[in-house]
Amino acid sequence: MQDKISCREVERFLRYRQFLLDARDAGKENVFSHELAAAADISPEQVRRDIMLLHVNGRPQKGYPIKEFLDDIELKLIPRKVNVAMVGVGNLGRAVLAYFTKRRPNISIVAAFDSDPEKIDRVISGCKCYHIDSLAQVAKEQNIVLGIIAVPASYAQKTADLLVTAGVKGIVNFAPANITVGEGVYLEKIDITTAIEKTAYFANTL
Amino acid sequence: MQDKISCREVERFLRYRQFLLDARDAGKENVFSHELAAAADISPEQVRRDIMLLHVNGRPQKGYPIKEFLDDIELKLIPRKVNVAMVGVGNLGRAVLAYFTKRRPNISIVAAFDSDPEKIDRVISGCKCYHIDSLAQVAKEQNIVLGIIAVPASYAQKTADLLVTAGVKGIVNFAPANITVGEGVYLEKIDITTAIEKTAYFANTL
DNA sequence: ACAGATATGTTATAAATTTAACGTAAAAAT
DNA sequence: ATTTTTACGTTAAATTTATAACATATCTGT
Repeated sequence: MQDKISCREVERFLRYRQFLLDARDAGKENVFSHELAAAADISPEQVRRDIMLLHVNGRPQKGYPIKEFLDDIELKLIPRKVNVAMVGVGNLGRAVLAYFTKRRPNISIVAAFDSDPEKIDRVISGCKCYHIDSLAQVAKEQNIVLGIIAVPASYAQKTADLLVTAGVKGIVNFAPANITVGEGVYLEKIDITTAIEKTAYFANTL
Repeated sequence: MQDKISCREVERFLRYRQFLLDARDAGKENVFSHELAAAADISPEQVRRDIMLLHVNGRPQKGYPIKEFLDDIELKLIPRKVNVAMVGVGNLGRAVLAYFTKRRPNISIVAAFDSDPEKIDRVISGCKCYHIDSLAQVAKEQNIVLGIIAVPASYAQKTADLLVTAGVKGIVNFAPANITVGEGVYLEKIDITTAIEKTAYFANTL
């Protein structure tokens, strides 16, 4: 068991996990490497090699026990309790709030922030909306460690700075802008424009 | 010049392009590899190696000419005219419509689709909304080649099937569901849940 | 015109990642 | 019980991807 898990591997494990959760909820008890492979769109060999990083072991003609598998992934890469702030309560912010709420027991979006007075103190998808100026205070009170940026591009960097100042350790940026954060803060970009352009390219060449 | 460009490379070039467009609009004429590197969060060497795939050539102490650089990228991996369908006009669909409109001259979301009668025939961000049942027809009329799925998870696969039937060559899926498409259709997943979980993991270990 | 500085273009090296191959163990069938 | 099948677990090979090193060309300043 190596100690560092690469970005790729983490992503794959999280995908496996989603599939395993669905399979468990559907009443299945075991899963084959080729099933996971199909779901994650990779080869069965890759799946088995990934699984070597865990303790779970499967059996020929039965596959891997889903319950143990999930426990192993959880132990290895699911943090205990993560409180998240959503900054920006426009369409995108509301969309993410709506479908992330209650999706994971360990990760909760506990507060939303906006500058529009109309939105302050409203509750959206079970999440109270505060004024952006109170971010630092609320973040401290609620022990917020992650921030999601869903503001217009022109405010993205400013928002990131606020979040870093408020002490978050990770940021997910949906805004179509290149933001930078200092060392010690992990930044994940969701680049919708690039995703669409990439699709346009490959749809064209494929 | 190799003939196949990997997924990674395409992504980087599109990121470079965004930076170059911004730089050009800011009045700059040349750009250094280390500037691109900082923007894309990679090494300058990587940038220079990527540029070897193009015809543009830079000069010491001046960098690369932005105009030529952009022309080269465009020639190599920007399709002429791409018409896109947005399926699902909830918060997420509206958010993407709002900020993708007019963002790229070559890619246009020309039609939106939903099943809610309230939305039919309305125009949202300059994009007319049709009933989902008329997808195939409208797709043919408007020569739609790409589809964006922004419907609830439970309808995602059905929507993908409709799009494939309607003849699209690429799909961007925002729904939190694992969908499959046949050969000949490129599928790009935007997995928001995984992105947040990944951030939670790395924020924790970092 | 010449020296020095700077950043490119390319080649070589290293690291990471993926693919493949294959022996083995468990279950099922005869 | 023995054979056959299936799919795991691991090791090895190949490919891809990223890093580093360095020679070369261009610009700047004297």
